[in-house]
Amino acid sequence: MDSVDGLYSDGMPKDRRSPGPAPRPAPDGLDEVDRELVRLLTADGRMANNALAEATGIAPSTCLARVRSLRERGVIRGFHADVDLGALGQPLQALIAIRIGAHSRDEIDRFRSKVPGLPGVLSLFHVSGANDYLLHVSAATPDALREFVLDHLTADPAVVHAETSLIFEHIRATPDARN
Amino acid sequence: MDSVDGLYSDGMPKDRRSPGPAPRPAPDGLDEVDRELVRLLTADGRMANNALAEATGIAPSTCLARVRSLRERGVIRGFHADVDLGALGQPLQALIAIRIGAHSRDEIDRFRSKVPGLPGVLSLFHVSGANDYLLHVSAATPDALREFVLDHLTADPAVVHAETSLIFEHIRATPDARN
DNA sequence: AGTGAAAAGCGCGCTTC
DNA sequence: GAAGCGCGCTTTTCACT
Repeated sequence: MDSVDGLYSDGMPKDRRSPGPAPRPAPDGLDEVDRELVRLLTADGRMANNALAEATGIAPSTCLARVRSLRERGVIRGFHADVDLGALGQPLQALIAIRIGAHSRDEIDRFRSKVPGLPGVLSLFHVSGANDYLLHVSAATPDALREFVLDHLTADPAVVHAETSLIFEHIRATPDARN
Repeated sequence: MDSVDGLYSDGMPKDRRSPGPAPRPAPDGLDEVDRELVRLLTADGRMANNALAEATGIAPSTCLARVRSLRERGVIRGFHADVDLGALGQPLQALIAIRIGAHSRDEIDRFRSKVPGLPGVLSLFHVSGANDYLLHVSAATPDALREFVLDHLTADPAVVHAETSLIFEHIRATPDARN
């Protein structure tokens, strides 16, 4: 049993049977229905509006307005297919810890804007600590990965050090773990 | 100009103007239309079926069958909303490098299966190298993050070392970079 | 496997409470 | 801010190529 998250732990039994506006104050601009919509759409981004409406107990038209509002406010940034990269011929993934040695802001900016466009790049984290960046990439073969690192990272004048860790397994948490 | 990716670099000028079946042998079970569907759905997971059909030059009914097949074969695992965690009250993210000291397989398995369910956990990477796991988490406040690490990682008998790096910025690569 | 037409279901604006 | 109605379009099935 988790005693830590401490978020929204008001202990109130959730009972949304009666009509009328929700009495909950809403920590930010989101009420409980909004949160539920976000949770449902995180689990299944193609869920139909009807189904969403029924699952949250509101009318379809209201649901549509809610979801649109969530998108407009940037709470939901977009929807993406979750693809098995192995099936696309990229069975390898790696995380590459990168240390930057550049002193000019321009050179750092150049690095930061070129990397996301490199082939196989999935995402780039700018982090605190001993390393400056953590790069998540996919590759077709070990050789392709090695070439990627040599040609795009080691060869980059801004990069001082690059350490590659192969990803054996990537477990994505279920969305309801966030609430 | 990238001279590296080396994938599908057959040097053949791509010319899919003529009708009839594609002459391309297809590296795995996916032809060019499948790849395009995957690419489009990665960019916009809620794209309508007829829009997909038109964009790929096939009939809506065919498109539906293609996409279903992609899902059934596991090429597309699912669709998910991309959510701004800050808007949900979790403005902090971190990557935590974890070293495991457990000697029994059971204890490692226990760790691996408990972590994805912990509050705020986004994903868990099992990696090669000096560290065993890399954990991507979100948190409401620095204190909540600290508590998470202390209660769930430092306190875990399987964990020997946990090093937290705050994520300043997370740049997700555009999907077309993978082709 | 790909297509076209027809039926079922959904998106989404408008009006009312 | 939420619900109900209704039109138009999309999705989805099915017989056919």
